[in-house]
Amino acid sequence: MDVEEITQQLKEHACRLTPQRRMIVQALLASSEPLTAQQVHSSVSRTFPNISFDTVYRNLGLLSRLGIVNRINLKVKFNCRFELAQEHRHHFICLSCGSSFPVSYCPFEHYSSKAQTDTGFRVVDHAFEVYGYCAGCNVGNHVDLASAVNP
Amino acid sequence: MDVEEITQQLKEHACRLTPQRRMIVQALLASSEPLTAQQVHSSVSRTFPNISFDTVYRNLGLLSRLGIVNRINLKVKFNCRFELAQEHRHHFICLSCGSSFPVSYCPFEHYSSKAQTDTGFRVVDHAFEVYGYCAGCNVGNHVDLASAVNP
DNA sequence: ACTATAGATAGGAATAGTACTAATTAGGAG
DNA sequence: CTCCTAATTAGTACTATTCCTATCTATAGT
Repeated sequence: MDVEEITQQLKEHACRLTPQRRMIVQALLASSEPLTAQQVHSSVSRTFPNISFDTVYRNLGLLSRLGIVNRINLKVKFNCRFELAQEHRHHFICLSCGSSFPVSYCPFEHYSSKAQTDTGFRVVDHAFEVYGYCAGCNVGNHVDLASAVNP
Repeated sequence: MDVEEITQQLKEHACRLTPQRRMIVQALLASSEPLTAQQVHSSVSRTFPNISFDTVYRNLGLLSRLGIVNRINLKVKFNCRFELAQEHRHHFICLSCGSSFPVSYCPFEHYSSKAQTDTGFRVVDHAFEVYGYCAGCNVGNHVDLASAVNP
């Protein structure tokens, strides 16, 4: 997946190719980890000092709707993260440190599409995430659900 | 599921039973639909005019961590909704009108737990949601992904 | 190239959600 | 029943996200 491929997808949906948009995509491409909207903004700001948060949010939303980026870390408000949807996959998210790891399993493949059509729904997307504590945060931490911080 | 059952669960986790908490639970019990945090707040406000948003959010978060309520409509920031977790289930969410319908399928049952233990993760929760357009919103609406409003 | 225009942007304002702290209170011990 | 203590709350301050609008610009059609 490179910038040209993505711009092509944008064109197919009659979306314009603006320099800001290109930079947002490049910021995601350059990072090996999923980024928050804030991180994307600060990265793009180096090239476009005047870019607004709104532009970043709007475009991440657009790219997400087009399936070009995945929005992950759903249960935790704020700090949800975006990554390029290189291949379709879901994530494990650590409730303690917030890091995410890809999960090689998609429930949708196993989910019979019959039930959907019966009810007249037109399905366009789905989300699957696993929450817990990663190996690093797990050791010796007896986490009390009632007093956990964020989610 | 009634109030007593829920208060029992709270006690088991060494959480106090405050009148505010009880009202938040009752607001969810009284509604046949999932509610937003704002809706819960305005409902509880009738009894406790001075209750703060913080109290509502904090308690919905607590109840959610304890598994007493489900937080749904994850992909849309703001306006995520809460409902009592009467039985474990996931939802279909209409991207147009925002209404939600239970889905009688849980990917977790089918998801081999082997992969998790191998990597040292301790899994405590998961999320699965299906997005699309319901029968009512679907008819005659050729929805353009690029210009969709919210998600 | 030139122009018209649908779509995109910047900037500020509004709103939803979160964090902090002093004061209050539930629930247990005496 | 009264006191004690730690959990919980109200109120306020703050942050992240979205909305609004005048202005600008990337593209398509001449």
